Amino acid sequence: MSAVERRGGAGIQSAERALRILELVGAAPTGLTAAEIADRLGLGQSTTYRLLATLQHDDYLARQPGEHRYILGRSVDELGRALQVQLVATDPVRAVLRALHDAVHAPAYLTVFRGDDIAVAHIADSPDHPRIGQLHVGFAEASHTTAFGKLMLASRDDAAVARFLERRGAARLTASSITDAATLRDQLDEVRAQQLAVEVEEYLPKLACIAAPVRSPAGRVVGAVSVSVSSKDLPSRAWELERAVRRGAWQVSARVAG
Amino acid sequence: MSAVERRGGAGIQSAERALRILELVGAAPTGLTAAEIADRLGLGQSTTYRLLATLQHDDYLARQPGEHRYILGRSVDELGRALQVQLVATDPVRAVLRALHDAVHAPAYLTVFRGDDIAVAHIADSPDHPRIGQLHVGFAEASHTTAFGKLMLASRDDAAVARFLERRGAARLTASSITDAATLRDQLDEVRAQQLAVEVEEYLPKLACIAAPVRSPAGRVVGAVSVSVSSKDLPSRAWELERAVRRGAWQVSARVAG
DNA sequence: CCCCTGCTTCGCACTATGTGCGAATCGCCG
DNA sequence: CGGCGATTCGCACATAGTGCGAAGCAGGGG
Repeated sequence: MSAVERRGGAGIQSAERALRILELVGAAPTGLTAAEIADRLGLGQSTTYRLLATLQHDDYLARQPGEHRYILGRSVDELGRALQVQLVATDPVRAVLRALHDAVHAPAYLTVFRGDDIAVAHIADSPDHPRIGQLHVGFAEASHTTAFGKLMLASRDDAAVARFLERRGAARLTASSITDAATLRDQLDEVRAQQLAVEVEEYLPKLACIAAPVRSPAGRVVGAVSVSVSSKDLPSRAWELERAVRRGAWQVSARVAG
Repeated sequence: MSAVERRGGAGIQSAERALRILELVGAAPTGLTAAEIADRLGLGQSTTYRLLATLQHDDYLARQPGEHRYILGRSVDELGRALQVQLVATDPVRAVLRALHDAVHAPAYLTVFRGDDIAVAHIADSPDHPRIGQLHVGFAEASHTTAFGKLMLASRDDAAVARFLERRGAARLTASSITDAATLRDQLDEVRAQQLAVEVEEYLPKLACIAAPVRSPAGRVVGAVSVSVSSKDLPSRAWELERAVRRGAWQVSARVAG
């Protein structure tokens, strides 16, 4: 087909082009015209229109009547909904998080491990006890500086952790962040022993976080339930928070399907 | 490639296969293995693995370390997020809906017109004033029996409305549902004149709904703000509700970008 | 009323791209 | 060490995908 190498291209090209179209259209708040898409992707019009027809046929794209621009369609919404289910963000689970929040008066988080990423599946907070910084529902960088991140790493063996660090590095976010591989390894051992991860001012100043593992029926660690508090409150509340988080994680585990 | 015709196939097949894989994986709460996918799609392994590699490369699919099953990846979430933006479901807009709900003590809805579909972009309700039936955020069938549906139809010309009815029909949902094309046309004229749509027990028994149009800066009607109340309350509150809904729609319009 | 300008579809010729099949590897478990 | 699933590789074929150019449409000014 075309001449020279395209960047990034690994695999089926027409599939990749289709995906790129979706991303492009999604990135434009009001959608794009066929010409704009063809232009930005460097495709001929024939090709572009055929691709667009396919995406439209399956409702991944739609267009307002009369308008000449393509916008994301309902299938995108359906996929997103399916993702929510895979993230275990069901109503009963949300209820557990809410109860946890109400019990400890601190924001509560449900995170799910996904490959090398961490997905924040749900947050129960309130105006009085706002969530951590800019953390929001969606995918987040997995990090060794968060309690749930440690839990995720602890669910793997040392070799896998080493590979992970090689890929992602061990960034220093605060003065307390752990950047030494050996220190981290020791901590992960402790996490495995306690089945609990704690983080104190390693991710954001003045903040601490406690996380307990969520397990699938098969016993696999698939995510974490956690709460964050001001680090100065941690010493006096550690015992209470640990109990609450452990219970929350247990309750969520009981409500997880596969 | 393969032999006989496949159902539905209109357009680029590898793109369609990629999309079908995403749907398949999304439909399985705990993901699928490569073999299962190949099997259900009737594809050879070579092809399947190549397709999977592509989807994984672009983060539409991911897999747990060690696991042999594919799950939806972060790109799916990103697309869904992009859709939210296109649906105008931004924080300032949500705030308007919340204020509207608090003012009238009734559930408030923001709907966005998308092709022939209606997307429920946001709902502001409360335990005291629950939302309409099973209506939830996401795409919904456009219907001439809802206030926002009438608004959507009213934003088109008679020919387009006729075409729509031909495609979707005019189903009777309650005793009051309008099923006669001529009657509907007259009502839509009235909607255009008043820039307001009302529905009384046409969608669900005992429920009434009032909707006002949201306009893009260009003046195009792109959606609706609406509230629903018990139909027995409508007569006494009509004036108040109309004012509140009109104001809400105006405020949302002012916060819409393109 | 008709031309002009963008959007969209069509037809065609070419071959790169996607494909199936089978075999080779890999990785894990017993 | 043997066996079994998962995954990759190699190869030959032709289909599916592509670009280009031209033909339809639709709409908006003049």
